[in-house]
Amino acid sequence: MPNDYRLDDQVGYKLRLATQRHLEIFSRHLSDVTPTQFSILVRLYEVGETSQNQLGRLVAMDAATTKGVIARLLEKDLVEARADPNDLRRLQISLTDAGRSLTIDAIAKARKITQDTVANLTGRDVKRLLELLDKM
Amino acid sequence: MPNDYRLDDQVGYKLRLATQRHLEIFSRHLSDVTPTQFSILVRLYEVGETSQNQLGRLVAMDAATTKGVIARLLEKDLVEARADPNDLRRLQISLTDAGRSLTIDAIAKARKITQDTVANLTGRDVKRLLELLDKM
DNA sequence: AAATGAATGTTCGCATACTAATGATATAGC
DNA sequence: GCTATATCATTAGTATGCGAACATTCATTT
Repeated sequence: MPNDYRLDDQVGYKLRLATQRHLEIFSRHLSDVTPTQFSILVRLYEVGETSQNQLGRLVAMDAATTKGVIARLLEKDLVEARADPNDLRRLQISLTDAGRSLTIDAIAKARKITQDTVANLTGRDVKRLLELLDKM
Repeated sequence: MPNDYRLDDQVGYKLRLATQRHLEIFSRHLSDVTPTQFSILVRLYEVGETSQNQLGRLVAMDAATTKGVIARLLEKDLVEARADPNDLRRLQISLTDAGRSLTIDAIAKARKITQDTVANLTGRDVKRLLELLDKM
C-alpha cells in the first residue's frame, strides 16, 4: 500500500507550484511579453542575429515551439526575419529597434520580478537554490 | 546598459529547465498518464470522491484546466463523474477500479521518477531543495 | 554525378495552463 | 419570499511545449 507517498512532497509537484508562482509575478510586472518570449528576446540581445533553430537551442526550446514564439514576436514587430543567402534553409532572426528598446526595458523589470519571486529567501538561499537546480 | 544580466542565472529560466527535465523523465517512465493527470489521480486516491472544482483546488489547478484534465481521464475510464443530488452545481468525481489500480501502480513508478530526477543530488540536497521551493 | 544522410524549418495533433465571460444553482441577508 | 452574492461548471481565446511527419537544402560519400 503506497500510504507513505505524499504528492505534496514530490519534486515535480513543487516545481510546478514554484513555476506557477513565478509566472503569476512575471505577468503582473511585464504584460507585454511572456517569460518565453522574454528569454528569446534577451538571448537575441546577447548574441545578435541568429537562425531560428539555433536561437531555439540557445534557450532550450523545441523547433516547433520556437517557430510559434517567433511568429508572435514577428507579429508584434519586436523581431524581424530574413532568408540567409548563404544557406537557403536558414531563417535569420534579429531584433528590431522596437524590440531592442523593449528588451532593455524588460530586463530592468525582470530584475524586480526575480526579486519578488525569491522575496521569501535570503541571499544565501537563492544562491543555493540556483546551485541545486543547476546540479539537478 | 544591462550587460550584467544573465538569462542563464535567472530563477525563472532555471525553473523552466528543471521542469523540462522532470517532464522528460516522467514521460519515459510513465507514458499512460501525464504529470498533471497523475497528480489528480493521486489526490483522488488520497481524499476519495470530491467535486471537480474542489479537486482542482487540491492540486492547485485552474477550474478550466481541471475540466480538461478530468475530461481526458474520463475518456480513459480512469475516473467517473456523477451529479451531486445535494448540490446540482457540483460534479462529483471518483476513481474507477481501473483508475485505482493504475494509480497504485503509477505511484510505484513515480518513486523511481523522483529518484531519477534528483539523481545528481545527495539526500541532503533534495531535502534542502524541497525546503527552498516551499519557502519560495 | 548520384546517392545518402544531416540540418532547417513547417505543419499537425495532443496536453497543459491561464484569463475572461457566461449560465445555472445555492445561500445569506433582508 | 426576494434579491444580492457567491460558487460551480463550461466555453472561448491565447500561449507554451513536445512528438511525428514532411519538404527543402546542404554536405558527404561513393
